[in-house]
Amino acid sequence: MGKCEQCIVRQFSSLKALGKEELLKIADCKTSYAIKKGEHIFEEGEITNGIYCIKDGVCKLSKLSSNGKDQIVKLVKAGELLGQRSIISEEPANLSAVALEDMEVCFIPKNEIMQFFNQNNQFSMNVMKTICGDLKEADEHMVDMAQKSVKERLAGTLIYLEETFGTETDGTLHLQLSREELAGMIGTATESCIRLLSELNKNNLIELVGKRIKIVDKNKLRRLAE
Amino acid sequence: MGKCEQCIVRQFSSLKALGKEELLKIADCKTSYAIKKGEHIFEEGEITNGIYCIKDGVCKLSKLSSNGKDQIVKLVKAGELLGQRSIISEEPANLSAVALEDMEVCFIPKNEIMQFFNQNNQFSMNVMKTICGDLKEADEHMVDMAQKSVKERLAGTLIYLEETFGTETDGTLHLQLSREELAGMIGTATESCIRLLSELNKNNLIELVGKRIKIVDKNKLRRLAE
DNA sequence: ATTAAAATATGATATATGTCATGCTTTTGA
DNA sequence: TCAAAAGCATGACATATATCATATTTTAAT
Repeated sequence: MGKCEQCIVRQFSSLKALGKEELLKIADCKTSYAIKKGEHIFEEGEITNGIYCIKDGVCKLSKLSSNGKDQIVKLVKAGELLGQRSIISEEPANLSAVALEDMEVCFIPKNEIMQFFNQNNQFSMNVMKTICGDLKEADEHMVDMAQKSVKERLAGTLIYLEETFGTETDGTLHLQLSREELAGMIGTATESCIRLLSELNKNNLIELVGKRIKIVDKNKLRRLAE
Repeated sequence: MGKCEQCIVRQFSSLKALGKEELLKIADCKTSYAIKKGEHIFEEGEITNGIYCIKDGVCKLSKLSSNGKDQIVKLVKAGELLGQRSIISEEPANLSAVALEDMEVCFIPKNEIMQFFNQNNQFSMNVMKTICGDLKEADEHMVDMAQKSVKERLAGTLIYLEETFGTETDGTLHLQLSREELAGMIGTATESCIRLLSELNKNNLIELVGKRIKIVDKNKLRRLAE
């Protein structure tokens, strides 16, 4: 079992506020999991009883809408924590978490985390700041959904994907999303998403390399996203 | 200047965790304001330097979209706090707060609040739970915006308005929103909102009493909202 | 009280987007 | 290696919603 003290990921998350003994405590009670692409970490409605620290990989947080479509609410990557909200609210998970790549995650039981909340003020403050950041993002996201066109949202999402997850050596987006998943992020029908990608391709804003996507004219794309 | 200890509102907000001395401290440094309908409490981008406790009235939190329309993100009423996110994130306000009715609010300076965060764990936890609740709501709201039709959102919003703010003796919604504001909550054009209200009126789900709205068939409306 | 301004309402029309159908391509698994 | 399935792509069409125009009603101001 790995030592949390030496985990590279530690310094990026709220966990950076934890002291030596606290890290040893976690190392002792945590469980590490390897999660394959497509597998879920937890599902909407599930009682989670702890939080996950992502050591490697990316996952999507999504919610099933009443029309049967899966809306992707957020992507979460290495260095971030998962499932804090449910633990703090003492509620079942509001979203499902599914791996978009092979992942490594560590599960830390609720009891342990709650102790840190009580003892370590800096840790509480870090988590609180993260959640406040999530809230701000969610509000902005909501406004975009309500006020922007699908094309604008697609453009914005492509830029986000490049800036957050980077590109391969050939310039295509590193993170591989299916057209259906991309549509799920944007909040549109898969066919509409595909059609608009074709259009952006024709207009030379992006290039479609098989199912991979390459941003060709980032400035135009950014202007399109507003 | 009123004593916070006796303020009816105290027990409903995160402030209920504060002890006698802490309340005296607040009472000493707070500033009370009377805010008239239509006036703003703070605006998007403004540095707030404290939080507001709403003693009476309701306000809207909204964000200006790039298309020039004002999207209403949330309504906040008596007993709730305003502006916590900005203080915790140490950022300017992300949303504008405008009174929908005449209001009474108390401003509590940042310094004071930050002390409570450091000293009173229960208070921190209360605020954190509130923000987690806001985040959950925002996520759900986002999914609705992305996946539901305008009619479904309108139906849902009308039910929300009745259940949250109640009705007058004649059964019309207590909270008076202009059609433009209602459209701003739903995320649609004012004309579309008006048109759909007319339709619901014709189908006897609601009744339009001047500009006031009365829910006639709540069950049908609820089924419409899904 | 009278006029101006704002809010509400409705029609006509354009357009973005969803839905259904179908063919092609890639991936998967036996 | 082949068949089946899944994913991608595109056309045809339906429809929800935005936009622009204009009339009516309500509210505010002089």
